[in-house]
Amino acid sequence: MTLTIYNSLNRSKEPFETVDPGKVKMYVCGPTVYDSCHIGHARSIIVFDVIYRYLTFAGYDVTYVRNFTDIDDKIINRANEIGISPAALAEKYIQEFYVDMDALNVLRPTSEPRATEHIGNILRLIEILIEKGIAYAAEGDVFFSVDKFDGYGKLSGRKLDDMEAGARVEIDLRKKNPFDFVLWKASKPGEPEWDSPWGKGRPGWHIECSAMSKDILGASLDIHGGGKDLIFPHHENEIAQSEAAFGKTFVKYWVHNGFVNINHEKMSKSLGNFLMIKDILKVYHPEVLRLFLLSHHYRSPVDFSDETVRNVAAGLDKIYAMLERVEKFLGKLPDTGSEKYATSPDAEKDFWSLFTNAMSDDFNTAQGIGVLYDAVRNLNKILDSCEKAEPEHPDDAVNRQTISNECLGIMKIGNILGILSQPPGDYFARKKEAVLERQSVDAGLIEALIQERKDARKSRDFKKADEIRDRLKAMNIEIEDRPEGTIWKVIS
RNA sequence: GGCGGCAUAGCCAAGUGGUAAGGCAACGGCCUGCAAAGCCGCUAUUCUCCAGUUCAAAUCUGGAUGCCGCCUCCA
Repeated sequence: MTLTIYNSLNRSKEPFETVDPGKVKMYVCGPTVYDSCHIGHARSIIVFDVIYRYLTFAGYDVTYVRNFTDIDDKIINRANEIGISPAALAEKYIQEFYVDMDALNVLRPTSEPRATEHIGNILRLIEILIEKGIAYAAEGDVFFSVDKFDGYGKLSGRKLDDMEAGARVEIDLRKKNPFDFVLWKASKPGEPEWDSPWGKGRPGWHIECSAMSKDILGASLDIHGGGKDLIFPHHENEIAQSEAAFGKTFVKYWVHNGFVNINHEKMSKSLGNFLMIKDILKVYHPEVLRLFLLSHHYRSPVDFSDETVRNVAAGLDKIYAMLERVEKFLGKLPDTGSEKYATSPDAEKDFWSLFTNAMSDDFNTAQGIGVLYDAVRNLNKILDSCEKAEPEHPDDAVNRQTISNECLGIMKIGNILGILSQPPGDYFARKKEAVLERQSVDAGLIEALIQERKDARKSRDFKKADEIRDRLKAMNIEIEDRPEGTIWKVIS
């Protein structure tokens, strides 16, 4: 199984070969912690969470670093507005970040460095650049001289000459080239500051990633990821800093995820349509959000709308309903930790390997989810035929083995995607609770109505029974008459 | 102005040279007192349009139209 990855640097899919065999060094740009995380953050983090899970599954020893930018203009401004220290503001949003991530079933990276913990490394890196004549100090600021780095623009496809025409930012006369960017910023009174050879100040935005990745992973990384918008200037500048300083290829594979739009509009402050993760999770199960985001290729834009997400919720219900069915049939679900999946002799029906094929092609989760639904349908079919058979059916043991194995494959797919992580009973219970609360419906009343309908059915008063069913339906409650009794579900 | 992306059924979406995955919705069937759930079948002779390359194109090339992103903080 050869893994290919789309590399933004060369704009093509390439076979994945690590710098050190068997080891993956992966760095992903994390959030600037000045506000709550929105769905755009969720996409980036979930995409790379799945890449991390998949690479680990594929047998790589993955070191995954995701940083926090905890010092920056936006943090300082916001802290001043609320009247707390920038450090306290950053800490508050880091804690909130963890609440969101845990809810979304996002694995913790190997390392989560913060810019303020690496000031020493940042200063050393700037000094190297100054010694090499690539950076220069001016009135307490330090700038990177883009003319001194030949490869400037290779990631974003920009040429310095072409960009001059479009320059409309006020030109800083201290810069040798208008595109020179700041490595170190002199502090204004009252701002957080650290001592440096150029006076008190703080790091520029781009330098932290170069310094921290070098410190934790070394000068050359296998994968560097982030949102598409970071390509220019952030990642372009990281390349310039790291390669100019250390003289080695900084990153082998650049991976960038696409944006999330809301009802066909870009999220923006002027439209006021930022969707925060915590608000979405009030309405949708976290795995619905994961499944929704992963149903689209990670490089394509996705459009978040209630209609689309509700469709995904229906799909997740379907998968959990199947798990519940298996649980009932076997008495318990297979254990992905201890039980081993057996490859199917029929390659067309070996859903697990079809899934890994899709994932090996540039992490095509959308195609992989298609395989997942195929597998669910296939297993439901097997269950249909087994449930019809007599309990003493001679093939029973074989059937149980088949069902268990097929289910195991589905659950393994769930593990990679970070879904199907809870017992189906809990999933449906949680869903009921959320809907009942939102609609202020009482579970006791529902049970009473179902009992009443049961009595009516017993006396073959179907008219009354149907009336009760309609009444429940009006309450967004749907019932299913199963062989073992009537159960009810909420319609979301 | 510079750079880049996208256009596939009612909706969402995969598919980068070999004859259109999957989901939601709709419809028909099995099942059911009737439903629901599940399964089966059906739903794009065709992939925005035009021209070209090829035995073969949704996939490659050129052009047109439409939509979007980055170039300024942004996932």
